Amino acid sequence: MSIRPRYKTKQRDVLIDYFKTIPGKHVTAGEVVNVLLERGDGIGQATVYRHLESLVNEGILKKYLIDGNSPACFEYVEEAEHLEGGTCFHCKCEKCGKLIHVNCVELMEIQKHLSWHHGFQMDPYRTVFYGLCEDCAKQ
Amino acid sequence: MSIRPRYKTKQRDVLIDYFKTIPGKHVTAGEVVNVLLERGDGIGQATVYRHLESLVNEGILKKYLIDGNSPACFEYVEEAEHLEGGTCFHCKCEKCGKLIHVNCVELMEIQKHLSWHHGFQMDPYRTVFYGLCEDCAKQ
DNA sequence: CTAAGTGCAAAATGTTTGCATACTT
DNA sequence: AAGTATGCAAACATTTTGCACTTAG
Repeated sequence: MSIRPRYKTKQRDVLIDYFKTIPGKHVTAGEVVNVLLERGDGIGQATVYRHLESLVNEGILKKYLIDGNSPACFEYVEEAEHLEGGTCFHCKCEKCGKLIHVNCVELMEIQKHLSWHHGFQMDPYRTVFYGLCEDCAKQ
Repeated sequence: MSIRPRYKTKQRDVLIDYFKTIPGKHVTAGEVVNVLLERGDGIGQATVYRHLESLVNEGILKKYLIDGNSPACFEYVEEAEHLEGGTCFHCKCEKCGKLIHVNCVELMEIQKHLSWHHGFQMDPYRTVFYGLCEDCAKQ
């Protein structure tokens, strides 16, 4: 499977449906494989990886890198979040996994800045700020 | 080698010296191994990994996690940078994969902003701006 | 019928570990 | 001498790929 899926398959549906049952939660590819296996909807791991990649490209899932040597995490992107499009930025807490949505003009500035001074067209939908949320930073 | 080195060894010096010759540049563990090998200062890869880890813990190197499936990058932290907590941001082109290194005060502002107004402690070493580089954006 | 998707097992990656040997202090 | 560091090779974990087979359109 390349960037976009052309065929609607059972495996793809199972995957998307699974993610919809765990909104706001992020899971690793391996976890997905296992959960589906235990549920009886086993899908080959290659297929899982292939779909995860394209679902991320389609913007249906978000891929997070919690820490260098841990497996990547995937999370369902809800429709509401989807619609906010270019104006909404995301901050992800690396500790508790909380996802903070920031809709803020100041942040739009950096987009302009990157474009103006560095010729870089930043895509706010793909870009996630990683760090620590207020609560976790206190500890 | 655990968190801190106890002995001063040739390998450790070679590593640190190498990083000092490439200020502002970041390299992967594998690249370090190869460069040193070709230079005739070959160091076992296990040793390289062990040192990189402790050098990061000591604050002598910075570790960047550019993206999930790429190797981690390491960069020498210069003394000056050390003091001012200098920061480098990364922009990754989603099309050609180019990684742009941005060291810019303006971008520091968003860090302050996120902290100030949103209570979010952004980690610039893990945050990558995704989008299109100048060349790819033209097309 | 054809292009795309699936799944297995194998390969590729990047990183870590076990252990005998060598080096620092 | 005692405690570390080294380096090789093997182990690991995650992700990707080759390929024959199946399925969707």
